[in-house]
Amino acid sequence: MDERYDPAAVERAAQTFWNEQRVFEAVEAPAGAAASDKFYCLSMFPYPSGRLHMGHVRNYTIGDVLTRFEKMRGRNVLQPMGWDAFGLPAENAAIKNGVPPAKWTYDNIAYMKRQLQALGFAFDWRREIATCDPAYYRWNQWLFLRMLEQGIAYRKTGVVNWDPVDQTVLANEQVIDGRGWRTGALVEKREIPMYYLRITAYADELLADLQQLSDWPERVKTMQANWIGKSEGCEIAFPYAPATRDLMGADGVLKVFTTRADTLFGATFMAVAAEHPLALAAAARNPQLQAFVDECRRGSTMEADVATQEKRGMPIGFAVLHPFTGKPVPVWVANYVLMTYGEGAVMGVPAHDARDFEFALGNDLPIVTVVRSKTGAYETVRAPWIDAYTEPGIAVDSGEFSGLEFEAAVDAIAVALEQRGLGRKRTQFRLRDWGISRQRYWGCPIPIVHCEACGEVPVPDTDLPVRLPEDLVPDGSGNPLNKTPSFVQCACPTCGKPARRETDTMDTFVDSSWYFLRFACADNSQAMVDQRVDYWLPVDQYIGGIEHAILHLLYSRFWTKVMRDRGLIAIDEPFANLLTQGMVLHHIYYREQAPGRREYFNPADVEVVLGPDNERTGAILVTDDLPVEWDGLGTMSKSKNNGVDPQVLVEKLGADTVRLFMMFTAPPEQTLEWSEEGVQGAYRFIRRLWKAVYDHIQAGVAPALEPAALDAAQKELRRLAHQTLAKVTDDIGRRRTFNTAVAAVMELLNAVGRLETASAQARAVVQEALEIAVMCLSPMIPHVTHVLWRELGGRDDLARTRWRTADPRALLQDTIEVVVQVNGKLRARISIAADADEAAARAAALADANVQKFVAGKAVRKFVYIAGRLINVVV
RNA sequence: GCCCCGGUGGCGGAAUCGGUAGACGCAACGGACUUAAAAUCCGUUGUCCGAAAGGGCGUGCCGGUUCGAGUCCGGCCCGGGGCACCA
Repeated sequence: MDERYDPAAVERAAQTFWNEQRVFEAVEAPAGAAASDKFYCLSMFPYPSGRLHMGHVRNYTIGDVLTRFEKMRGRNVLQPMGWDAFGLPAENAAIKNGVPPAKWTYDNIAYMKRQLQALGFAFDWRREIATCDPAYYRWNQWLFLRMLEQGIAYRKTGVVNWDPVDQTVLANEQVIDGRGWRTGALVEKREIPMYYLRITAYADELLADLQQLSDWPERVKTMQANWIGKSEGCEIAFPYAPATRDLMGADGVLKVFTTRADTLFGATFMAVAAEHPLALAAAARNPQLQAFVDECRRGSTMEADVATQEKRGMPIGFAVLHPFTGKPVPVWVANYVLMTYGEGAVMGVPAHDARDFEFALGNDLPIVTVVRSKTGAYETVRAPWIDAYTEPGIAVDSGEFSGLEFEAAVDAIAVALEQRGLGRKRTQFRLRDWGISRQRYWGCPIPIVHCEACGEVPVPDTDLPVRLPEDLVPDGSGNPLNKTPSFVQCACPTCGKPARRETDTMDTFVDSSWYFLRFACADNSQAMVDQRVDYWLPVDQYIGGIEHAILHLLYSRFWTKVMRDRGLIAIDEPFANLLTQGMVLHHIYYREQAPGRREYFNPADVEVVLGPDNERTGAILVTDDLPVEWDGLGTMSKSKNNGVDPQVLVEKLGADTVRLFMMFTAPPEQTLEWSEEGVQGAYRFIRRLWKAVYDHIQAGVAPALEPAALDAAQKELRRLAHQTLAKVTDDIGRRRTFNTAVAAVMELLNAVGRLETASAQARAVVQEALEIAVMCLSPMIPHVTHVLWRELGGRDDLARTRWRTADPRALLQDTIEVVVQVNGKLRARISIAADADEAAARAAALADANVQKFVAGKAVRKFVYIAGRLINVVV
């Protein structure tokens, strides 16, 4: 064994061994094997952006630790990897460099695959998939056509951002302050036909089944539930005043949805969205209103923008009638009403809704209180109007409904409305159908042909896949597919006449909504899925960023249920257990080069200046010794120049060091702050581990351990070793707190270093402790432990060695330390027999001199004894 | 705006079911080794009083429950994330 730890040599040796021995190739268990014996561990697959970033490394290290751990615990493990390969960045790169997105993407995949392999992740690479591969996306198309047949997929118009200069549709991210990112032109809204998936048909089940997901983080389930946004409420119809009958739609009413029907008598205005048919009809007769409506429609449709902008509106010039009082209620167009929720119209009850309140104040609309709190504060909402009273309470000034409490009031009003044919109870979801059409080139083609005679015609299954040409180079103006006759021109599958192929592609969320199924059967060219999916699914552990907590996970759950309902798969939910890992942050440093123009410096080139109390007081750039500004911590990004390249670190210090740092520095769900010193610390620890094993084996083979022959110190180390094994097993297997697992092994190694090793039995205890330390660390730092295990005399390779369990006899203690409090304050630590009863513990506690100091002369009022831990004497 | 999460030494974090606050690591300081530096090893390190023994204070702020609160409850303050065409 070499005295020096050489990460490059160690990692080469370990990786070569795993590859040659095909250690991590997953094979379905023979029929009859217990389903619980399989462990499908999946990390969210990366977008092939060019190079791995630290967020990837963290994600895949977590998955790898669990994969290796569960394999050692005897489970049949599958950990696959693939590429979420369609998307906008490839088109942006093409615009910039003139390289076809396909070439850029495949080059990136090749490079990033080498990076993943250098990190030693236990992937079964035979199952690798890329979503831009026709062998993959043909099944997107195939299932889309099935959904179309079933009515789950349908076509309707939707609103997109339109750049009038580039004549192209923009993603939200390409719209900066209302202008196109490349042209700077004011972005317009356009309505175009698009395909939607009816996820709302599954809203109830998607909500209800969250309860099945007992191993998902509560906050993710809460976010999903809020996203689905089930509201029990009422639909209320306000009839038009007779004079305005010609303006409105056929049903002669303005419909709203509200969860607060009990406040109906407080409605002092109606507010409709700018896109509402009524607004459009009124605007057509009123140029001023038209201007306002146009302005609203130009604005952002992002909910965050709508909700924070100043609430503005304009009366459309007429009123509707209150369903009970018959009084006219003026109708306004308001910029805070979303056309995409409910009816696109609300009744404005300023006294009891915060948004309506703000709007009424700004537009001098009356405020009428119709709910008082149960505790009687009727004055809560009275001039001079401080705030809306939005809590449920008791109805007042509400005609026959006065005096009813919230629920009773809503029920009674709903009944009365229904009798008049002006409303009913209804459930409303916030969830909207999923628009999947993208006016982009680098995505999965939507398999539709447009024929002048036959209309929209699905591409027959026998013509799938509709292949995306891979040699086009987008130039930023429009979708290049539109300019590619060989793609667009085709024959109508129904009548055979010349027709036009659909050039929209699918949202990349479609690609990622079922890839986890395909890993089970990636080689099947005949079907989307097969029976191997039934063996491996559901995913036992899914790991990914919290940023996917809503959309990706919800779409995947929806897609799974659609496939289940077609009988393609048997599961209800795709991911049994979910771990959402935190982001990787690093310091941001900059200098203001000109007003508003910052130059960012990489933290590697910055030195922190410390004050007298070791606190940071500033930072200087090492190249010129001049100060730079600190802008806090942020996610690693090119724009802030605060990234750390995993590749450079792996080459310098090895994959194990990077992995260990990530696992040790923070628990997986929290954000992780990058620290160069922390990385050095991880490297130092691995070297200490190496040295400890080296020193131990230099002294020759240790004799067999004889537990009965150990002295107190040896017994104590042995106890610590087994306690550490138990803790690490629990920390990785149940708690997923890898940081505390590593800390425990560090403590064990510190204790090994302190043991006097002259005697044979001491060496036997150290041998066992080192074996346990190496085993416990192996999921985190698999390369160096692979080599050290061999050096310690391990016969099998460590990755396929069975995880040990702690010996209960080694954990036994003769005496234990108990802390003694007096009135809740710590006063002493006493050592008592492990099996001492309360009387003995009490006697020992009161005998302590320091305890006596605080107890003497006072009566003991209460004596609390928590066996084995703590005594509290209350005087 | 709405929803979600977080706040503990100089720093990252630990304290798992209400029971020893600060494990482990980093940084800093002192020492050993060295011609020197690096590396390594040993020691100190929440804060205040004290020579020490020991004691006071201390987990964002205010209040509550409890023998006992970082942990539970109520009310605030501050920071971060998501909000439907980035993935």
